[in-house]
Amino acid sequence: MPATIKSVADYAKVSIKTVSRVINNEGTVKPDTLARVQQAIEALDYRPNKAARDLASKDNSVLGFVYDNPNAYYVIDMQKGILDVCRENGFELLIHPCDSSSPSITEELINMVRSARLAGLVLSPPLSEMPDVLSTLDEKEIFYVRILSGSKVPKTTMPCVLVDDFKAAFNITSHLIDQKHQKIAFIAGDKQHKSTIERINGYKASLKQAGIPFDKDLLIDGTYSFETGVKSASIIANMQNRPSAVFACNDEIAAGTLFGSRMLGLDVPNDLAIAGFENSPFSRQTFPPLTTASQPTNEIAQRAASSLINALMARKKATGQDVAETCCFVPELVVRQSTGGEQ
Amino acid sequence: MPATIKSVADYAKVSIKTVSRVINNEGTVKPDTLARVQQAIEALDYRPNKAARDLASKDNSVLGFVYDNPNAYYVIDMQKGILDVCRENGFELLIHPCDSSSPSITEELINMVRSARLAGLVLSPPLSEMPDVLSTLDEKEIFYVRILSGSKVPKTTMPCVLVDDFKAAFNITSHLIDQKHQKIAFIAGDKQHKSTIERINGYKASLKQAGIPFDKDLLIDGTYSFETGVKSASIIANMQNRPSAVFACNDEIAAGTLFGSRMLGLDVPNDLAIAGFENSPFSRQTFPPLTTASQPTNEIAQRAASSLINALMARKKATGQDVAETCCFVPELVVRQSTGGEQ
DNA sequence: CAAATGAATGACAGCGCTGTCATTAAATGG
DNA sequence: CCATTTAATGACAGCGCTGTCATTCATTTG
Repeated sequence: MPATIKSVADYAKVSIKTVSRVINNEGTVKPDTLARVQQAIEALDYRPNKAARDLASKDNSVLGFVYDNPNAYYVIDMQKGILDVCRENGFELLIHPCDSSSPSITEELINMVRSARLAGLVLSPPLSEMPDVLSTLDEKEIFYVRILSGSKVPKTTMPCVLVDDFKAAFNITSHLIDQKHQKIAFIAGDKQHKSTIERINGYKASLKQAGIPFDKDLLIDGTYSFETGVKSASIIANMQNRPSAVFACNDEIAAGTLFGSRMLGLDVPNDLAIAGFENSPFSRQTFPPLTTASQPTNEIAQRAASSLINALMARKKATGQDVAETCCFVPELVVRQSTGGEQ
Repeated sequence: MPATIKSVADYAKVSIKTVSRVINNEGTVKPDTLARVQQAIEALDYRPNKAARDLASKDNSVLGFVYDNPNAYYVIDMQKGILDVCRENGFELLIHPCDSSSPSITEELINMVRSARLAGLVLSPPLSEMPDVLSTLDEKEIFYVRILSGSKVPKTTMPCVLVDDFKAAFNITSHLIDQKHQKIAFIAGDKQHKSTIERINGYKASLKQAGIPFDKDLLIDGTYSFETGVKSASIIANMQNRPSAVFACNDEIAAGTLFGSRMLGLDVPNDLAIAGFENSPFSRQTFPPLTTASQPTNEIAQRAASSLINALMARKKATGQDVAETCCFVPELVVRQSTGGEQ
């Protein structure tokens, strides 16, 4: 039978309230009492009962991580980052994979928050970019942090972590232009991801800066999938006056493009240079390895989780002040052989 | 303020105990009372407070999923499978990535179980194969289910889910032999994974059946990594009397071998046939796609979780009977072009 | 038709903690 | 040195449920 606060109190010859003060770091405990209690805790191997705590304090310290992303690496990294921050702060994490295209997704989230009495949600794209979801959460006064694509702070009371896909895409495109490419195709991912739009815009901006007119025939629609890459490769191969480079919206697509190019007998990077995005582990392992942009997923996740926890704390202290922290990460260019770099 | 059991009881004009009976499906409630209570629950949008429940019933329905695996796809699939079963049964899941080589891993697990008051653990390899960990858990009477490599039920009171790597490796090797390969190298993964040993044994058994003597020079040591594959490719390329096929212990290694072969100008499958294991998503996306063995990770996870929950239930009912369920999955051969199949 | 049986429901304590407020001990001031 | 403030501690209710046991009501039976 595990030790309870009462057994610790008896052992240390203090009241249970004092033990409670110690485990909650309330400060107002004399040093020697503190020491006695701590020793009792040690001796009895006492751990506070979370259920009892949550019940009494009425605030459940559990966060929810909601995702709808086929990229396992991304999810795992994300999860790990959030988890680390949660552990540090005595929070637990509930994982919730879901389908963002489901019509009842909002209801599903509300339901989850209520049922598990979550303190807050960590939302990753595309959920973090769905106005309906967000407004409902706001309405129900549910705390959340958003991880999303963008560079300037959206008007919101909730914290968010931005990833500047625009700038990173700009840099990748510029890299391609530096390599003397003039005709550069772009393969887009799902349009409901804001990252897709941002990346397209970064691509366009870079072309513009270099004085290369944007050619809409070089912009190929698709989804964030290997198959999109394979198909796009043959579209590109069949273009009269073929582009010499292609910027794929993510590594998955880029890998597909690479695969497709191989099938069609194109040499990468000589016949076609290929760049991806995301720096997935396999981007180093394709042949040739992919040029890409690297985002510190783990760090992003940590920032998101700690911003959320800060917001939660602030609310509790009723400081009233607006504490919607925001920060921005810019994915970094990683040059590899698929664009002729790092030979 | 969310509805409580009391408000539901008042609304339905019954005692809180009756509401409790309804939400716990205790059965002994008259149909019309039942209907009234259910309607009250509906009307008030009532959800039982988990903290209060756990506190009162003294059994926390939270499982822990412990893993130490670099394969993100595997982990995500696993997690999803376990999660689904947890949800169905009103359990929650705590995710715990860890480092199985840490000397304090056992302590870490015990600590986690105690702190979060977990009902049980789902252990994946290599933790599920570490005698020290298991015996300590047994000693502390902690419930767990193991997912591990093997074909026959180990002597244990806890349920387990077996994956027959031996047979699958046997089949892959036999496939290679069917393709007229006589000299087949094997690239091993980490030896502390039982799967490595099982796969080696399957490979040997198949050779033996075909009357091909085992040549220890063809067995290359390594880890479950892309780099091992790359290195092994050059070892193989430099062998006098080079093998015509290689069986890599998993897809990651196989992908590395493929990459390495490319670098060395070897044509796959003509100069060297390559087979992997695990059917990772990228195994379909290499060029050429990899022959491999596919295990239903999601299903394995579901079985594991439900076996654990069954064991937990059985204990609760104090049926005393031994309910250590066990089942076995055999990964299925998937033939692709890296071994000249499915041209 | 009264007594006995069983099904349905309720009263109430208590799970292990936290919050509120009361009490005591120590520190400060006139 | 006593009154007053401040710091440290404790007593106790109550969070929302479940478990135990008592009670009520509808049946069945001799």
